[in-house]
Amino acid sequence: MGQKKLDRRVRRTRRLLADALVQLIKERGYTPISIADITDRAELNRATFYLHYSNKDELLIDLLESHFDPLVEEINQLEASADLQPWQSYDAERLVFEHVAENAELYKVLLGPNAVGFVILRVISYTAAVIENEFHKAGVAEMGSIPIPLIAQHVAGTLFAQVYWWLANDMPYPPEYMARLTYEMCMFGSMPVVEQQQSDLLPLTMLPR
Amino acid sequence: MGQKKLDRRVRRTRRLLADALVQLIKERGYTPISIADITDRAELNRATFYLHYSNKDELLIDLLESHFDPLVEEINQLEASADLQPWQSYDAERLVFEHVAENAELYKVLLGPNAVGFVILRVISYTAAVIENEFHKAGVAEMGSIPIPLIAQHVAGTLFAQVYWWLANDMPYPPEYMARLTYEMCMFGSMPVVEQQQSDLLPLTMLPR
DNA sequence: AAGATAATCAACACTCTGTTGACAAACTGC
DNA sequence: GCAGTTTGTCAACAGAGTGTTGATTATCTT
Repeated sequence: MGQKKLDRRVRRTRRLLADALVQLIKERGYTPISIADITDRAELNRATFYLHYSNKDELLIDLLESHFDPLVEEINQLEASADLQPWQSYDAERLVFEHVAENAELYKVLLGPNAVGFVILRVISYTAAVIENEFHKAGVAEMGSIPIPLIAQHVAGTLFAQVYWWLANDMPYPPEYMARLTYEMCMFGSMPVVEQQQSDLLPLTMLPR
Repeated sequence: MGQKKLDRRVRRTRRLLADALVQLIKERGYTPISIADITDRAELNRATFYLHYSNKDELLIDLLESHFDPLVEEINQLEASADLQPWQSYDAERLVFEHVAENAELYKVLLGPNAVGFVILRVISYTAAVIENEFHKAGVAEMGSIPIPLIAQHVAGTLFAQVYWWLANDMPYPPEYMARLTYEMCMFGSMPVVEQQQSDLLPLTMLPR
């Protein structure tokens, strides 16, 4: 994806900047951090920052990609080795929740009450794009009359909201449970899953009152 | 909720500030706006701003509440007059999408690519709270083994994602269609809706594409 | 009309930004 | 291992935005 052979000094500097940013985000959240804060913590000169990024956001995006890319890679590998279609298991969801749990401290701040708008939207769009790609790889071009982007958006939105809730409530359930619930809600909706097994749907009158 | 009789000058000032902020948001988005920009546009002194709000965000929150409160009121009235349970129709969703359409210019900026984090989260949390309240009013304390907050979060997340997608893609479908699709995805999931009909609603194939 | 409250105005110290130019350090290819 | 390139350091700069002050004027409420 990116060019490989970066100067050793460049890699060092960017790593220091990224590490410093992560530390500071965990300490005080993203918004109040200044460039000087980052370079102070990284023990670099402030001017150095501008040789690599033109603002805080660019650094953060770099940071996020370095977190997401391996996760997506992991998901792709796992699904390539399974003989089920992606939507026939909740393995991907499980990997996501496990990944979130591992980086809980960071995501809690980035997606929490003082979240940065573009991070949230990037996460949702990124997720939706991954899902659309799954459909594409599986050769599903259309799905009834519902546009695939809408379905992808639906799943991505639900996943985000569940992750957000999970983090905001100090992860009261294990990742596995959250993954299964999220999967079932996306696939079968919130109502049917309550009363019976997924495959045949309840008539509306049987819904809880 | 709030004290009533505010000084006429105070009401005037706050209205001018809010109007100025809306204008500016539509013109350049929220983040790059400075306090001075707002007071310039409102033809007020910068110091006056600080007599009412301690920062931009407070003003924006005030603004958002003045948009949401009437919408929720409208939803409550409509549901009080219906003899169905809230989740047996998609009237609420329809009102939401219609409201979004009416204020599209504003929401497109506030929820779009340069969105502000706390706005998104506030919208989702606000929605989830309204939904939880619906369950509460209907006397539903529990729902199988799925915690109600999770269901509320699921619906709120989906709704947000759909609204976001709709705005980002220049509202390619009518509000009514989006409302029904969102409703059905939430209730029955994305898979079942493809293969079979849910109730006696129109088959999806008859909807505009 | 009198007293209270709000808004104006100029000025303040402060922080952060983005950029500059001269210099030192580290890396690369030969 | 040396020469030339690239990267990092340092101090300094102008500019923008913030939040607050105190004295003054305008407007409301009763």
